[in-house]
Amino acid sequence: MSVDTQDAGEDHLIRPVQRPVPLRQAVYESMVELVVSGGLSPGEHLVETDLARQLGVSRQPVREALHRLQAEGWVDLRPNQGAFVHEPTDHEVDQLLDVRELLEMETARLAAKSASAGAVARLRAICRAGEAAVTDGDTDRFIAVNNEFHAALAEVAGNAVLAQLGQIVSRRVRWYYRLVAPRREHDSCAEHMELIDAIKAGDADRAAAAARAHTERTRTAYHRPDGAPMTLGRPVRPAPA
Amino acid sequence: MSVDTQDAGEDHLIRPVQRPVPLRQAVYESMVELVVSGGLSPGEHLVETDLARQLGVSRQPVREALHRLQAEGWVDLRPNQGAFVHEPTDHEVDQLLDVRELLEMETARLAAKSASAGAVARLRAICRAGEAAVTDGDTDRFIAVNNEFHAALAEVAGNAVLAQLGQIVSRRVRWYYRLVAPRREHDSCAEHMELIDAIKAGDADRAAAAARAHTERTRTAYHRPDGAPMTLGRPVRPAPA
DNA sequence: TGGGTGTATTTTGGATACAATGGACTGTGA
DNA sequence: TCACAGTCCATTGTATCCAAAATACACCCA
Repeated sequence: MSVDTQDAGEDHLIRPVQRPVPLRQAVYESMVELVVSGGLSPGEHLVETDLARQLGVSRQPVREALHRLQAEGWVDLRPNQGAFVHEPTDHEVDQLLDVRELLEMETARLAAKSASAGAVARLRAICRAGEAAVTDGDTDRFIAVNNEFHAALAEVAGNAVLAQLGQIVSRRVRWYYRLVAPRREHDSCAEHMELIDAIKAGDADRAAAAARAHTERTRTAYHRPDGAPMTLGRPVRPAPA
Repeated sequence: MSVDTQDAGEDHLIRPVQRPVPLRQAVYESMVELVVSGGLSPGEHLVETDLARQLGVSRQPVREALHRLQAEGWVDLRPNQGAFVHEPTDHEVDQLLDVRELLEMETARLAAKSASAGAVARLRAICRAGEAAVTDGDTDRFIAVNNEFHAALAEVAGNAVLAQLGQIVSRRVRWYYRLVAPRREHDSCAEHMELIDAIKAGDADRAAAAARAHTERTRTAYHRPDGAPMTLGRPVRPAPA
């Protein structure tokens, strides 16, 4: 690892030394992974010392990762009590879905206005990879590919701010959704294909409608037939430790 | 400058808070204040040690505050180089304005659908306070009231997620705007009043249009008459330290 | 003179140490 | 049995310490 520090002038022949990623970055990513994959339950108390030991690092990078997780809504930090995995309420999930709908409709519109043939092909390839993951029953892989799809879509849309907000919101939606709702990976892929078609046609309104339909079906799947939301069982009150 | 969390009797730049608040919170707030008020210039290197000394705390809370500032787009953290005040590009500001427009139109729509007479009165009172601040030429106070107005509006709209995203985006827009654009506080107040009228009438579309007009006029003010954006003088390349 | 090199200084990244807070527990008294 | 007080302990908040990385700069040699 301790590579030459002096002759960094020629970076053409030598593989560019991959910059050592700060520990907090690695910790952040593995913790998001943990939360999203269900390795941590809502309300769970995240003890810095334990996390540090499990990850083999000191408390410092763990704390910094926790702060970032809070900024993105994954955990709640209570003063002098530490971090708790965020407990979503049905009300909040509804709000998140509303915002996701707003952001994804706009993303779809922008993408439809500017997508090149190459971009459409790339989206389609990712979507197919998602279908393959569904066929294999590989949920984790599906989720990864799904994230990739939305990232690619955001890139096509060309608004980095929109992309960043969309990613944060969408990942949270998918997390909650995964906690309570029935699987609908297959439908999801079909809906994505519909969206791609609209983008290929350059039809912004149709693309937006497809994005809206996608979110609306998610919302429907999330609610019980009688209209009541499938609940995580938690009212709005603050949770006990 | 020194940061007090509760009752240190020195001269305060930030107002003392009642509950024991973690130092990083106080540090975070005073640093946002610093950036927004123009006390720190884009591209400026924020040396943790210096900040810690200036604020009268150790490096630890400073570092944690910096991470939060990064999450909200105020600073950029480069590995092994530390924090730099974010340098907005014209392109980025345009994207931010697009997103702000999207979020505020939706906020306005929701507010129009659900606003009570009391809420309208409250909004109007805040707006009048803003006009008073303009009359007094008190820009800082105007900014504070403006933030208050948008917070109240978001509360009326009733979507906390939308409110949070909107606040982050809007504050950054206002910061950039303040860096380069001519003052238009007075127009801003008039536009807010227009929005309030639409909300009072319960007319969602008209409210959304008012919100859009508000953002569009901001964008216009931000661009030079010949159509070119007023630039901060920085192209898109990464800035030198 | 100029390009490259070695060294010193600055600054960050991470680890450890210490202080302070809050919850849990236990024991006592009615 | 229950309420309450006092104590203890787990855990967080803050400070300090050390090592690695980056920059700055003087130096050397062609």
